[in-house]
Amino acid sequence: MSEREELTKLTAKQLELLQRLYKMSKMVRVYTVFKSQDELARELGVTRQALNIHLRRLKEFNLIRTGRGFIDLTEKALKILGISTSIAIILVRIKPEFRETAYRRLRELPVEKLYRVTGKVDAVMIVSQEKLKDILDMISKIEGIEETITLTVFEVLKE
Amino acid sequence: MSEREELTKLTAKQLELLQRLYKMSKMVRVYTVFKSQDELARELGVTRQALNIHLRRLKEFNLIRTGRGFIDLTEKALKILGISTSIAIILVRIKPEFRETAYRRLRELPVEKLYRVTGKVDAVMIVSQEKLKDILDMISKIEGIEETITLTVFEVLKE
DNA sequence: AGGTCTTTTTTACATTAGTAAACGGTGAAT
DNA sequence: ATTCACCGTTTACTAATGTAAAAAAGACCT
Repeated sequence: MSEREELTKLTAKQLELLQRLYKMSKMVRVYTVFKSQDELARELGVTRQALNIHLRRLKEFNLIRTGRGFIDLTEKALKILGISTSIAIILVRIKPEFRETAYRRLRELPVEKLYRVTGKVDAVMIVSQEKLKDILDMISKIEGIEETITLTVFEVLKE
Repeated sequence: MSEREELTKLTAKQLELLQRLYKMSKMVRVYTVFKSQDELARELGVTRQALNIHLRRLKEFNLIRTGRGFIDLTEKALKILGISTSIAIILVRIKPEFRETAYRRLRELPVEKLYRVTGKVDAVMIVSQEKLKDILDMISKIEGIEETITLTVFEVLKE
């Protein structure tokens, strides 16, 4: 269903509520597991209560949030786990006649984000540093790529 | 409490669980309201049940997720609300002798993200297009800025 | 061996959220 | 004026999650 169609299925009241919720909200990036505690406990071979005790501890430290049917890991949890999210930025210039196909191929690469931009380059990619080499290799095989400029992030000053 | 200290308060089992959760997780960006349905309903002057009916509709369309004590708006909700998250990317070159102070000043600007990078430029900023003009004005007043290159995102191919 | 910590189970109950049905009010459209 | 969609209430129940306490087992340290 398209977003337009969905819009018509929502009443004014519901849209208003959504608006209102948005205004009091705060942006958060989380890592979600779509499982109920019950499911997860069975999977781990323990009782729900035993699992809940551990989840409570994790929650006390703001490492997770629990919902009905899902569990969220916070960014803080990733830090604790030592999961580096170090990234690199690749600027790409593409020959005009190859743009369409090139964008399509770029899109298939394992990148975090891909933007089509106007300015001195045609595309900006945000990739994880572990995948940088592979991605550059793959880009080089795409027809119509004129130039790539890699910027390696070595400090995140604000996020 | 520092992250180090917290680590020591978690047992091996708990860290292992966190690891495991991470492995089955999926990254999601949400906009969270830290209120229980009960609270929210009272605030809106309706019963919890009436509110819940609306939330159910919103949930059916994947516009929100509900937890115990919080409600998340999904990215899709923002689209429905027509909240543009259109962004621009600013590449900045800085004279070596001014780097320290320039980074500090850049950091104070209302940007989404700010990266210190190695390569042809020294910093990359992700800003919302509405603030672009203001931010460029402010950057121009910072001492030691050699050049700024603005890339305007006009299509998000992957996010 | 004794002590301590961690984890688990079981039993039992509390709290928050989800659902259902019956019923009434309101405003817009036909 | 009637119909209809929408919104709300009340009552009542179910489901998922949160909490507590007692008891037992294993790991580890001294």
